[in-house]
Amino acid sequence: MSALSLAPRALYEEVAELLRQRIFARELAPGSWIDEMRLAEEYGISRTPLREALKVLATEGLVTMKMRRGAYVTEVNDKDQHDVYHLLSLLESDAAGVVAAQASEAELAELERIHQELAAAVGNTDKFFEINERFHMRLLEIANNRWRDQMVADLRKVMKLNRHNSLLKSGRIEESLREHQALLEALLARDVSGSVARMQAHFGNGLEAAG
Amino acid sequence: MSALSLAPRALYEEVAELLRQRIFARELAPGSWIDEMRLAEEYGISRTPLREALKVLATEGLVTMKMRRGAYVTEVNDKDQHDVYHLLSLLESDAAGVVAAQASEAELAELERIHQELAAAVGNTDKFFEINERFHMRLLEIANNRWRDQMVADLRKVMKLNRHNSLLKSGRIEESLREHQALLEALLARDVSGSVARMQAHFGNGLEAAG
DNA sequence: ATTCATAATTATGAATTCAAAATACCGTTT
DNA sequence: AAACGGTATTTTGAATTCATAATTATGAAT
Repeated sequence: MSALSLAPRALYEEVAELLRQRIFARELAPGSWIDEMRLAEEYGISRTPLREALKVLATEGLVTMKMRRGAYVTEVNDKDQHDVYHLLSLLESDAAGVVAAQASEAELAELERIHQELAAAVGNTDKFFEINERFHMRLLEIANNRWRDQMVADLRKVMKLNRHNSLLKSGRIEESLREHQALLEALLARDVSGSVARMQAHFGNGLEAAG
Repeated sequence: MSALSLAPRALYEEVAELLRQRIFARELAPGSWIDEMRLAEEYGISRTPLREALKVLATEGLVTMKMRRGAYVTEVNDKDQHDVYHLLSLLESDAAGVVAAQASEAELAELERIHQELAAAVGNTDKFFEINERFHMRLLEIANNRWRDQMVADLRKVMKLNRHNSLLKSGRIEESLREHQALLEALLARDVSGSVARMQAHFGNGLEAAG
């Protein structure tokens, strides 16, 4: 059964996604040169869509183009890591405030349901991570600002460049759940500044754990 | 005297910049289709670098790629305008907080100098706009987070898509100067939350004026 | 006249080709 | 052996070519 897609993405987008994955997997190491010919041959495509994909990744910040010497995987140092994390915290905590102020009751109930799933997954690290991701994504969707969504998506990609990334360190599962619990309570109470503060705290703790 | 550049940008970057200008000038109207062949011929280049430029603009949000039907200038509606403005306010006010907390005395003095230039330019609208831009840019630089700089740059580009854009409405010159004055005072006093609040107020007033 | 089917045209997406810059290689000289 | 110069190779950047999807034009049938 072939996985034929109803809305096939453009080839350069497909390639960009494949490259992202290889970059995150460190198969393409930070700072290393990206061999266009080799990759094009490997994927069985020409250099044209590959180069288009590289330019997209460069705009996202994952790749750095050097004039007349090709593409290199962006190196993310500790300061970059910190800076990106700071921005994620800023954007997501703002989103939390918006949700507290503007979400419908149904939307808040949905977040509550996801949170309950999260609580039930404390034993299963992978599942916890996945549901945690879903909670954050859904919250952003509800905050309903496609420009912020795009920025957060890009920043999260950059976060993944770092080995010690993890927006959510293992060993912090229980602590993280408590933070989520506090956030959810603030959201349900429509407490805007409280929601912002709780999300900030959630991120702040994660940063400490990462540092 | 020819303007030969020491570090010539890649052709696709040059083209991207030309296209941005034409988009902002509404010579390429929102929602309109971008004719690759026509533009390539006009610029005297092939479609290859032009298409690379379009993909960069698409990643920035200025252009929307439709599968198998080419590139269209992104339409920015009132909600988009509002959302983008909200994010600019968030990011720049955060930057103001960082500057208040971490800037060197020399850097604050530099901002004060730019502010004095601004005050001296109240009569000259164009100059006022230009110096205002420089103040905001320099503040961001001092806040020293290249990822935020990139995001603000991209958002400002999107703002320019809107006819009623203007991060700074004319007729608000004096008011704007007073807001800057208050911001500068907070910065010099190393008042972090005050600086954030003043920058937010500055943006908030601008948004009202734009609405 | 309108609708439908089909042919011609046009535009996109991708491969290929080509020119020039950067790099690697190699032999010579000191 | 190290440094230099010059040639060959590799690789990038960009133009060109090609295949196919989408659009438009054309014409037949109702």
